[in-house]
Amino acid sequence: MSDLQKASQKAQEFRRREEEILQKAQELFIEHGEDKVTVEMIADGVGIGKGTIYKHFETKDEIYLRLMLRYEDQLGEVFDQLEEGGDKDRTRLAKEYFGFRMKNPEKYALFDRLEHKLTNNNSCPELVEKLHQTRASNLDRLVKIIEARIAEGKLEDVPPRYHILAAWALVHGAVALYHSKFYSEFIDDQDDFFNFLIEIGIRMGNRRPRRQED
Amino acid sequence: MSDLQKASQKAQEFRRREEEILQKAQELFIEHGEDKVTVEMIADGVGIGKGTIYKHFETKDEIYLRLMLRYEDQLGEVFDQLEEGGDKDRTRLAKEYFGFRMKNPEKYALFDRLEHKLTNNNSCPELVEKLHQTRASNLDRLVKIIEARIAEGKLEDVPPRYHILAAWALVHGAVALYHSKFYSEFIDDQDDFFNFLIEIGIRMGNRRPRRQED
Amino acid sequence: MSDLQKASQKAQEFRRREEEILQKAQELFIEHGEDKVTVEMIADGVGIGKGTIYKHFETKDEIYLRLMLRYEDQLGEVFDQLEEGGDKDRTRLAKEYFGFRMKNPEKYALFDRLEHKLTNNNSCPELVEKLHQTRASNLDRLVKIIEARIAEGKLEDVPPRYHILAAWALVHGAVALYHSKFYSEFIDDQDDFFNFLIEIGIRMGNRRPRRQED
Amino acid sequence: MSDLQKASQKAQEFRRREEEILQKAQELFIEHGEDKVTVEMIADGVGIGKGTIYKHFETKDEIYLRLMLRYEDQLGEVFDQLEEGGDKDRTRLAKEYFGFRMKNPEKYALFDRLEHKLTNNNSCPELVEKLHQTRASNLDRLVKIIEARIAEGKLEDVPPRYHILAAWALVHGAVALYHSKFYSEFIDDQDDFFNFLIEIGIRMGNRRPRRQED
DNA sequence: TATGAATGAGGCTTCATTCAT
DNA sequence: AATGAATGAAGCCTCATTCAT
Repeated sequence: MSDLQKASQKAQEFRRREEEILQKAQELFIEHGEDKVTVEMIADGVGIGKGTIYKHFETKDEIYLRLMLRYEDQLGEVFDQLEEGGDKDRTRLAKEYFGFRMKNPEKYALFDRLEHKLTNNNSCPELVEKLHQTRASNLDRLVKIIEARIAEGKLEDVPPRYHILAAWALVHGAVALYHSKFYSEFIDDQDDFFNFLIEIGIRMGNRRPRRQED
Repeated sequence: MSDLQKASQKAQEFRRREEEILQKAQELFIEHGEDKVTVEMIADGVGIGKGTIYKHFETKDEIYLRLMLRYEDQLGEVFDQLEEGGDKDRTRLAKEYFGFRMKNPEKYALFDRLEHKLTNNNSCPELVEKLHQTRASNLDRLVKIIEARIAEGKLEDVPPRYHILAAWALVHGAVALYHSKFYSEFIDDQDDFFNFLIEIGIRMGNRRPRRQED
Repeated sequence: MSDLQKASQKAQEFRRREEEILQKAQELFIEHGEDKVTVEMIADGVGIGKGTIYKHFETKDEIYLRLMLRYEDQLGEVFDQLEEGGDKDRTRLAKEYFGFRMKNPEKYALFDRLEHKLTNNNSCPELVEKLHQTRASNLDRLVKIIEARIAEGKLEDVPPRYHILAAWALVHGAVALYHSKFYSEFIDDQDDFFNFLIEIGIRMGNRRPRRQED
Repeated sequence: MSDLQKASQKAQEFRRREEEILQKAQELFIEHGEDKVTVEMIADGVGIGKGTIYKHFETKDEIYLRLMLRYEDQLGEVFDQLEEGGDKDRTRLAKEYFGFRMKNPEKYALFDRLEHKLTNNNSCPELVEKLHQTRASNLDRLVKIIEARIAEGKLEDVPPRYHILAAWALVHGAVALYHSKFYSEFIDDQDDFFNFLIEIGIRMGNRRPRRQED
């Protein structure tokens, strides 16, 4: 009994440490850029030895990937909440979706860079596979939500993924804007602008009202 | 006289070489990722010695920046054409804008990464300054175009930069989509989808028609 | 009483484990090369924890040495059998001697490498000392056997160790041949060749018959 | 002209340095064991920077291989001399052969270890290929020499490679003896013993005189 | 001006060994 | 006694940059 407890406690401890490493790594990657962050810096940040990192992750690349998986999982939780919420108002979806990513654009930008980095290398193919599965699953759930809206006649009747990806694209771009030193300086009133963007996001897939000029 | 000619010829030669270096660097950066491309690879690609590169650019970072400047200049040329064209149809703008970036999404993604890299370092502040000026100028011209459309009542009356940045964001996102291995596999009929996106892009800033539900 | 039994049982258990470790280590060393085998691999192979290994052996070097001692002891057993057998036929010695080493040339090569490794370091001097004593004793017994043969006039009358070491050398070389990827490919009919070698081995120390050409 | 000279001078300089590196590496490998010699030690030994080594050799393994090739080439030169010498006396071959390897048994032992190391890894397959070709060529030449001796009736009529490999084995073993701390201490009068060995080597492939007991 | 050999700081990773449980 | 997480010294290798020719 005590042995089992001990074992599970140790395992828990181990996981906590893993989470600590990932968290600190993410912070450092965002702050300094992943290329300037050494494994040693992460270890120091967590207050452990360099070698310990390698008990948890085989390579630095694996840290990258695990971070992405973590992010995708968190996204999945957003969807969970959306599904629970029933089909309240139609703005909910977009807002949540926007929100999740725009809440921390630098983080989002990080994952963008990591995606490219890992696509270029061919490291950890199994984890990449898993990542893609998680994504596919997240998308699937989203597709269901969209299909319902289309059935209600509230969204234009195109393949559901079109709506999703268009929203994805807009969010992605908005985040990039937000994150770009140059362009963000160009916007005086960020809140106002982002409301404008959200408006667009919400409207953009709506079933088009008949208009004279059509 | 002959000396002058020689000198100017040499100067020209020097510039051509510089252009060659930049071009080859860009190709290699896109193909392998800028982190995997060494200065030596670029030199070999151009067929010159490594040291020669450093006669043209003080650091590798400067190459990055010069590439970005070059890109921004090319974007300026697109605007030149737009202005020449007068105010033909309103779709023209969006299409050109989309087109320029989506023509080569991998290239666009490269400049995205470079932007981040250079924002993080603080190298070549003068060149960064110059880059921002070029951009500001490009934006200014775009603002003018948009203002005209608003005056015509064809675009919603918000600060012109809102329209611009919204478009920028959508394009940016679309490019990222296009470039993402995972998401692009998710789209069956790319052309169809991108038409959908362009539609959105065009519509997105339109003055909103009065509708019952508003 | 029951305590004593328990204690002795434990002690036995401990020895068995030690033997297990040595055996698995040897297998792994032969298969992958001792430098590629980590202490952890050995532990995993035996199904115990890494720390446990260090209850049995102070360092990895000690494992090396203990393996060599073990090997030398096994060689001693061969001599035991030879002595028991009386002086049957004179080919017996060489054959056994050849046989013991050539039975498993990869193993023999391993001990060769270990010898060098341990000679270079100065680790475990006491164990090295013990190893040398065992060897000396083995040699001594062999010397006796040879002396008898010389007395019988069957072997040339040189210091007995000459015969031994010459045989050792030939065997050593034969094993190396056998084990060398390149040279062993060079031999079509291995059995035939090794018979040739054994012939030589047997003949090589024979008292030289008077011949015309000498 | 001056350019060509310069270029060739540089190239020569480059080669000399390569030779220096190899030579120093070999010395250090013999002295401390190749596993204890770091690339930096070699660089320091030659008086150059660590990075420079990697302009000459892609990996440490390549240094190993290049050393082996070098050794095999030197062996080839011994054969050159043998061939030039015509077929003087039959002892010549064995003596030269013995001599080359026994002149520096520690060096020979080094190459033995390297062979194993490189067989285990799969690095530099092209160089390994080249090494084997050189060896094959060396062996070929040796085969010719042996064939002549057999035709003269001076060596037993078995496939020539048998003679070669038997000699190789004896030499190999003798060298190992010489090099082994333990066994070499066991021999009082080394010269006497090695004469004994050489005798054996010379006799060992001789056509067997008919004897009564056969 | 063009070159490319030389440099060495710095990154990633390995693994024998320790030690608290 | 057994464990295995933690450690950190140490090794290999990369590559932007320098500089003598």
